[in-house]
Amino acid sequence: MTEIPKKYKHGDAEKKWRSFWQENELFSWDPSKSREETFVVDTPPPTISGSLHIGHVFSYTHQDLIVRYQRMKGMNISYPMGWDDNGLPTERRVQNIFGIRCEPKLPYDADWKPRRDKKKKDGIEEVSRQNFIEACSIITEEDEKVFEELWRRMGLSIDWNQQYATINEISRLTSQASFLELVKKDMVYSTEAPTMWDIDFKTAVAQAEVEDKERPGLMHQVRFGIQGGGEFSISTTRPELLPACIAVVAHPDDDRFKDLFGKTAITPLFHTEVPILAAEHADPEKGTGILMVCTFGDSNDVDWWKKSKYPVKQIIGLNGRLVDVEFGKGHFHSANPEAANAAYAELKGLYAKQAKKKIAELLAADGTGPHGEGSALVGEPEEISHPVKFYEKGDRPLEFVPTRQWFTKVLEHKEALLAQGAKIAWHPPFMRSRYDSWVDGLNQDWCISRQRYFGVPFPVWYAVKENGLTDYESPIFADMDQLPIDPMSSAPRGFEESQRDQPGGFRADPDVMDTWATSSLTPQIASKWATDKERHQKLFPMDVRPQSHEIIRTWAFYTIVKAWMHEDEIPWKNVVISGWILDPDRKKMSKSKGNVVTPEHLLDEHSVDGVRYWTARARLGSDTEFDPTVFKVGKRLANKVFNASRFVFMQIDRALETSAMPGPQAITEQLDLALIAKLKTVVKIATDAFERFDYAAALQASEESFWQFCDHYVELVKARSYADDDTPARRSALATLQLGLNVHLRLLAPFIPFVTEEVWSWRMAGEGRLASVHTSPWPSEVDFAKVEGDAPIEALTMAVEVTSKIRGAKSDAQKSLRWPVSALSLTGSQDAIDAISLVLSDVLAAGNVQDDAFSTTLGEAPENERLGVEVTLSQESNQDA
RNA sequence: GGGCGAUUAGCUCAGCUGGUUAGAGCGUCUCGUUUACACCGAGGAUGUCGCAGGUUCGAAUCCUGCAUCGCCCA
Repeated sequence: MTEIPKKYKHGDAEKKWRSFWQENELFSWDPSKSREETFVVDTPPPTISGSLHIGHVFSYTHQDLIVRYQRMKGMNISYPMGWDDNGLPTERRVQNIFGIRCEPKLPYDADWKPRRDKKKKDGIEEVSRQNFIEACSIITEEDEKVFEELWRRMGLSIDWNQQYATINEISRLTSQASFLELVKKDMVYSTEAPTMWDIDFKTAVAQAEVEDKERPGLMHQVRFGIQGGGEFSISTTRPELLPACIAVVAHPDDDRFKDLFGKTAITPLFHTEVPILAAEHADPEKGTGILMVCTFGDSNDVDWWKKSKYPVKQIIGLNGRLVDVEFGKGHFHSANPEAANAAYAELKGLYAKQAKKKIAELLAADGTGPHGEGSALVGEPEEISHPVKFYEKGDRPLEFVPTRQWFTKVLEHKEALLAQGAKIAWHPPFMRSRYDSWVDGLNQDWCISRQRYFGVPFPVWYAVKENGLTDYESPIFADMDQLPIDPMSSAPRGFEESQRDQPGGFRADPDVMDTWATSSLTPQIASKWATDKERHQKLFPMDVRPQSHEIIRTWAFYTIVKAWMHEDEIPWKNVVISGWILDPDRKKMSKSKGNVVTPEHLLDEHSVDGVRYWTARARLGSDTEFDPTVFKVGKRLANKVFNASRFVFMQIDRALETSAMPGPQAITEQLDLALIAKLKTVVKIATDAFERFDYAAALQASEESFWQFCDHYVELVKARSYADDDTPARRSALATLQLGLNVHLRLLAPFIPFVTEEVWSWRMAGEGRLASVHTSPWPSEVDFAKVEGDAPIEALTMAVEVTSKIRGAKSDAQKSLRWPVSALSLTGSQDAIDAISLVLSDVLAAGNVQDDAFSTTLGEAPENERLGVEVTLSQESNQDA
């Protein structure tokens, strides 16, 4: 028999049980079990960033609480782990760590090795795409280890046999298979269209990655002439796009401009004739109420241009600088090309921001006004604040640039996607409105191609025309059995590598997929949809997707899209949304804000159980303040579990020296039966809460019950359990202590897994499922089935009330709790006196009330109380009787 | 500008399908160590339940408006 230690050392226990769980593979998925017996988690793959913070611990613990409950219920658990190493965050880190940049035109250098010891002065080294990807892989493998270490330390009951990374073979295969299937289903297409473009990362981005940021701006008023005489002033924050102006519009109901509709305006500086038209998007309240349409200043311009048949006049290049154009040629009409080109020469090569300043100067010059009179710029530009679109990871505003991109069709399927969202249970339910409003507000198809390097390539080549140009109308798709494939290094079937980029040959699609195009397939990756249909059937749709609320529009949405497109299914039955951690100023804790707290020292100091306890107190969907005092509370709970268990087992050990351990049938005393009655209600509350994924409510009920068990019940039965004789009263106490502790340990096990496993191992661990508290059955009616008697909870409540009065009297008198009571008088109704009589012997023993010192009186109890209690302490003659 | 959520003791939070004196923990104050626990135990104090209306016999809880904070979307 294990010797029961005197003190709890959380560090030792954590280490011991972590390896016990691992060695015994307690958390492995059993593929032989049916879907009905299985609980499947779509674990969020964290972005591998190399920096851990307490937020990681927070949301991942929430999943683990749910998983541990389900496991105890007897479910076969599929709880895989993925790592999101794909995409820009990794590229950025790799560039910084190794001082390199990807240059796709360079050939692969097999001898190249990344170096960390570079100094700033060494400059940026350009490497081939393949070398760059290898460098990325080095970093992500290191980072995965750091994350895995923390996950294991937290005791997350993940099945470590089921791991994937969003860049590994199964993920690339699944993403490419998904793409090819959706091509077949006519759900994806490629087209050349104005797309939101980040000029620094030089890639297209999707609507979901765009953030509106409030930025200062300048509202310029610019005078336009009207052909045949007259003028008006437009308002614009982007005067640098004047060379790309294709029309002028005002609201159709705006009386100020009704007369102008149908006439032709003339732009200043560039002398271009543009039509004056009515358009709904023109806001009469804004500026002068009339504005120019350019290609492209904002999404209104794009929408308007799409509906019109006007040609594009693109002046912003992929690098964000104004490109070289010539007025008087192509679409760039001008009544005075010479003047127009002279003006444009001042702008060419500048970034938009610089060009804005420059053109304001040009427009301010005398003689630029309509018909050559005055200046075109009216007064000083007005300082305003306005929303500007940014890539979420970008530093400069996005531009709309026409490029060829792959898109997934979502706009035409809004209704179906809303219906899918409605089939999923959202926890908490109000989070569904985030999803609904996102789907409602979609205004672009999902752009899935990125002009980056570290990602999943498109399994596509194009025919090369005889003139050397790419024939985008003739894509060559890979076959399913070739996946995963990199078209940059493999030739399509029927071609030789020598035909690459040759007329009549083929050319690889150089792009990679949006990270989300892969992450949206986490259920399919984990279930091996692409390679193992049988396994997929056993795991899909999944039971639960845990995630946080800011990625409802990305991860949740895209995953729902894919599951619907591929199998007309929901990806999971439940979405469980964790909140955020806030710093003391109630700001979200995030790396970019610089207010993150790293977890390791907190785990050292407060124990894993203490930190897990804190995370478990946060209700689903609500943000939680980072509050170290709560860790202390959790640590205290763990310590209490340790000590209470120690007490119970010591009593039992002593009894076992002389007699056998009494079973639940021995529970006969009224107080004990009342505790069992109470326990039944607690088990029900905790179980119902967990069924709703409300682990916080389950914890609250279990924790409160456990403290009461310790503070009240254990104190009340101490006299009986201390007794040396093997009486029914003692046997009842021991059986109740054993069962009460056992049930509480299991109720608390998901929250504080280490200390509960530690004390479980002393005396309660058994064979099979009982080997670990974490595989033992979740408490239920079954635990109480063999208890034969019955008593009202009230018996316990009243015992506690009277005991409290006695304790209060002693506290008032500044006496110890063992101080003897010479007289105890209870006043109340017959019912109340009958009720307390059932448990009286325990109350008297716990209060150290002397023999014959107790009396009852029929009569009125004080207001709002069941019993009047008068306590007289021994050797205190002046105490009121 | 539209939507969602929050606002309860000094602090962190429960309670919110309306029902007797609004709870817990932390902190604070007063005490208490001979047989689980000083990483302890007992007891006390502390609240116009954001504001204003309304429904009701009765509102922290339901309705309306407002304020403040946060988030999502334009």
